[in-house]
Formats: sequence, C-alpha cells, structure tokens
Amino acid sequence: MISQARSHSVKRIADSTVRRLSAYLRFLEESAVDGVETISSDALARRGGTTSAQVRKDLSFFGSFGKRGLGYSVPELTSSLRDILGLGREWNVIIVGAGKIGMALGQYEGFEQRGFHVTAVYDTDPGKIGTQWGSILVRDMSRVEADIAEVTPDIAVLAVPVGEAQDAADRLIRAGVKAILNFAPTQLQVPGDVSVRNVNMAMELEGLSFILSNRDR
Amino acid sequence: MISQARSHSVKRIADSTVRRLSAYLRFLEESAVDGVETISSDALARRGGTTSAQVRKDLSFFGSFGKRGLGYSVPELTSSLRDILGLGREWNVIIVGAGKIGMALGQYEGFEQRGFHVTAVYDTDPGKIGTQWGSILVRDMSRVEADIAEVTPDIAVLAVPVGEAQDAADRLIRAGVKAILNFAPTQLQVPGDVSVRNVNMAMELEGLSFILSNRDR
DNA sequence: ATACACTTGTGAATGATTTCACAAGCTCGG
DNA sequence: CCGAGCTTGTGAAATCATTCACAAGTGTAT
Ligand SMILES: NC(=O)c1ccc[n+]([C@@H]2O[C@H](COP(=O)([O-])OP(=O)(O)OC[C@H]3O[C@@H](n4cnc5c(N)ncnc54)[C@H](O)[C@@H]3O)[C@@H](O)[C@H]2O)c1
Ligand SMILES: NC(=O)c1ccc[n+]([C@@H]2O[C@H](COP(=O)([O-])OP(=O)(O)OC[C@H]3O[C@@H](n4cnc5c(N)ncnc54)[C@H](O)[C@@H]3O)[C@@H](O)[C@H]2O)c1
Repeated sequence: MISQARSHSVKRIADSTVRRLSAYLRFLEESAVDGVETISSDALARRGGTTSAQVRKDLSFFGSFGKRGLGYSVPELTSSLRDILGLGREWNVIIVGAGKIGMALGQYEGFEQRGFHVTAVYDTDPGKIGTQWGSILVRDMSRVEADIAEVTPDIAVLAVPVGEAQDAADRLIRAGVKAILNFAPTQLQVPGDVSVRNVNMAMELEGLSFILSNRDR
Repeated sequence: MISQARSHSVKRIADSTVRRLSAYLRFLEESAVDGVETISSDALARRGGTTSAQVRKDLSFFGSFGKRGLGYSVPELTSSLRDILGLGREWNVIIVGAGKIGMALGQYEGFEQRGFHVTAVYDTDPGKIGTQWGSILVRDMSRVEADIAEVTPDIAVLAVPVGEAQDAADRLIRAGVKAILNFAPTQLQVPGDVSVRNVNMAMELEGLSFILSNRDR
C-alpha cells in the first residue's frame, strides 16, 4: 500500500508508455488548476492524442487507480503518476556546456517546478567560467570530477559541441554519473548501467522533412 | 531510377525507422570526413545502437543500396538517405517566440547546415521586436499571417510559453502552415493534414527519473 | 430495491516492429 | 575460373504494442 506503483513493476515498461504517463500527468495538473475533480480515461485520451483503452492499459501496469462508472480522481491519479515517474523527490542536475542551449536550460523555470534542481553548470571557456546566470555560477569543467565525487548529480545534461560530446560523457561516466540527457546530435557510446536520453532537434526537423516530402504518396 | 526512394514508399514507414535513417545519415557524414569509402550494415548498426538486420530492413523499405560482400558505398548511401529524408532541397523555417529557446535555435548553425533555413523570427514583446540577432531580425507577431500569405514557410518552430502555444499554433495553421516543431510542453490539437513533432525536454528528464527510480526492481 | 447509464480493468485479438536465418551476390587470391 | 570469405536483402518467426470487447463495479434516479 505504501507503494502501489512499485509493486507491479515486474515486467519491463515500454518507453512509449512512460512518455504517455508524463503527458497524462501534465494534463492532470492543468485540469486540477481548472478545478476538475474527476476525469475519465476517455477525456485523458482525447487530450493526450491517444485512446481510452491505451490510457487504461498504461495505468494498469502500475495498479488500479480509477473508480468504475466514475473515472479517476484528479488529485489521486496526479499523486500516483508522480510517484510512478519518480517525481516524489528532488533530482540534482548538472549542465555541462554553458552555450546557447545550456544557458536556455539553466534559466528555464519549468525544470525546478518539476523537481529537477540545477546545482551547477560547467564550461571550458575561460570567458564563461565565473559568470553568473541568475542564481547559477558557471564553473570550470576541470573541477567536474572533484565536484561529482563530493555530491553525485542524479542527471547530467550534455550541451557541448558535438565533437566534444563523447569525451565529456566519458568523463562524467567515469566520475559516477548514471543518467545523461544529451543534446549533441550524436549517439553516445555508454556502458549498460548508464541511461541516456537524446534530444535531437535536427532529427525532428528531418522527420518533418520526410513527411512533407512523402505527402503525395 | 530518378527516385529510387520514392518508388518503394507504398506502405507507411514507421516513425522509428525515419529516426534511425537520420542517425545513419549523421554517422555516414562523419565517416566520409574520416575518408571511409565503404561501410557495412554491422558498422552502421554498432554506431547507431541497433542491429545490422535492423539497418538492412530499414534501408530495404526504400530500395537496395548495398553490394553483397562489400557493404554500402558511403557517398552513395549518404546521397540516397538525403533523398529519402527530403534533404535534397532547402526548407524555409520560421521561429515563433524569440525567448531563450527560440534564440538558441535561431542562432544555431547546425540547422542551416542541414538545409533548414530560418527566414524569420516572430515575437509579441515590443521590447524584442526589431532587435537583430546576427542576420535575423525579430519581427512583430501581428505580421505573421501577412508574411505567411506571401511566402509560406515549410515548417514553423513553436517556442512560445505553454499557455500561448495552442493559440499560436491555431493562427499559424489558419495561415497555411502544415508542419510544426513544438517546444511547448503541451499536446497541440491540430487538423489531420498538419504534422507536429514535439521536443519535450521535461518529458525526457521524467523518463530518466522513471528509470533511476526503478533500477532496483 | 431495482433499473439504468457509465466507466474501469483486462484477457484475447490484432497489428506493427524487430530479430532470425539463410540463399544469393560480390571480391579477391591463387 | 574456382573456392573462400564476406555481406546484403528478405521471407518467416518472434516479440512487442495497441486496440477490441465485455464482465464487473459504481453512482444516480425513481
Ligand atoms: N543551439 C541550438 O539550438 C541547438 C540545437 C540542436 C542541437 N544543439 C546541440 O547542442 C550542443 C550545444 O549547442 P550550443 O548551440 O549551445 O553550442 P555553443 O557553442 O553555444 O555552446 C557550447 C558550449 O560548450 C562549451 N564546451 C566546449 N567543450 C566543452 C567541454 N569539453 N566541457 C564543457 N564545456 C565545453 C563551449 O565553451 C560552449 O560554451 C551542440 O552539440 C549542438 O549541436 C544545439
Ligand atoms: N528554455 C528552456 O530550456 C525550455 C526547456 C523546455 C521547454 N521549454 C518551452 O519552450 C517554450 C519557450 O520557452 P523559453 O524558455 O524560450 O520562454 P521565454 O519566456 O524565454 O520565451 C517565450 C517568448 O515567446 C514570446 N511570446 C509570448 N507569446 C507569444 C505569441 N503569442 N506569439 C509570439 N511570441 C510570443 C515572449 O515574448 C517570449 O519572448 C515554453 O513553452 C517552454 O515551456 C523551454
């Protein structure tokens, strides 16, 4: 009962399922603001661009959260989803690469709001080291290993030029980092116990390009 | 023979396939720089984090590009993939929202390099309108419909606050935009003839959070 | 207390994607 | 020209994900 979520996590959960859970959570949060008390799988589905059966199946991997005939309690399901996604705690995040993207991410309030706390930003450029962004100080990349040894961040965001990405990742991993959000357009080679997610904007544009080129047939 | 790529595109191509093609292309470009002439599906797979059978299957949807016993010619496959992905031409892109993310994207050289030409950036903030970023001038969002009527961009990048995203998308779609790359963390509701790709960084972090929380079992 | 309208949770069916496995084709060395 | 060694291209099989369909609850109205 302490962790309804955990008790079911025997079979591997598909990536696509986790992404949808994230989407449901966001919609639930919006609904709560609007004062909605209860929501059906069908309403959740329409907003999330999926089907009600999909919503129920996704949730069923983790437990049984709804009331038949009624739907789901917005606050209860919100809390369960946060639990499932591991958002019940704060995660320490470092940003590596204080360039255009790193800067945008470091100043973005949305992450803190969801429990991702940026503890430090690193760069190799002497012109950037020591500069302050709001509450965040850009630190010297040569310190990263020492800092990680002291407080290991849960997640490292990699926002360095593509040619530096693998080396930087190797350094972080050697220092103990187990999860990386990579913005460089390259497939990082990492050991099996390290998780990587990629945000590849050029790839998304290419996906649109493919669709546009193949509209005809 | 003019378009080997097009001749096969009868059955729908999976999204995952298109993403991998994108990855293969990037690796091929790197290999070309290193002077590699020929590459096997196995080498392509290792670098792309997949299997050689997957590589061959992906390519087989579009034609037959390799030589048995030898592998694929790097320049030929590069060119075929560019063709398949619709990168043989230049795409006009507008950026809507000249904030932290919009600015990073507008100044990013990687997009131009791959044929995505940013023609304009729009914002509603009078303090931003009229400012210049490199070669790009921030324009008044109230002009967007008139500008689109003149030259319809192929793709619009949406980088406005989440509460503005649906309205901004509706405006763009009404004006004729058929493809959107959305950075706002919301599921846009769009008509069937409009393609949307989402870049949702918070969702990626939540994916890592889920993995980290469920490592134990 | 019963009927009615609704909605969940979930096996089973269907559909999609990935992996397997191997015949067929190419190159090279002798 | 032949055999050895590779590597592709592709049906068939296996795996994975989504959709269907419906029994089993739940709330409400009468
Ligand atoms: N800017 C974008 O819109 C955008 C879009 C898609 C992808 N990306 C990718 O994101 C990455 C960063 O892009 P950007 O535009 O912010 O580049 P940028 O050049 O503005 O910033 C990169 C920063 O990394 C620093 N750096 C270099 N080597 C480093 C190292 N070893 N350790 C720590 N810091 C190091 C540099 O000093 C610089 O400040 C690139 O891989 C780029 O391809 C960027
Ligand atoms: N900054 C990040 O790292 C980051 C990360 C993840 C997601 N996002 C998302 O990207 C979007 C933009 O984020 P940001 O950090 O760049 O925000 P921002 O506030 O820096 O920029 C938003 C810009 O959009 C402009 N704008 C507002 N309404 C507009 C409209 N109707 N038409 C045109 N322009 C309009 C604002 O004037 C502002 O310049 C948000 O939805 C945010 O949630 C940002």
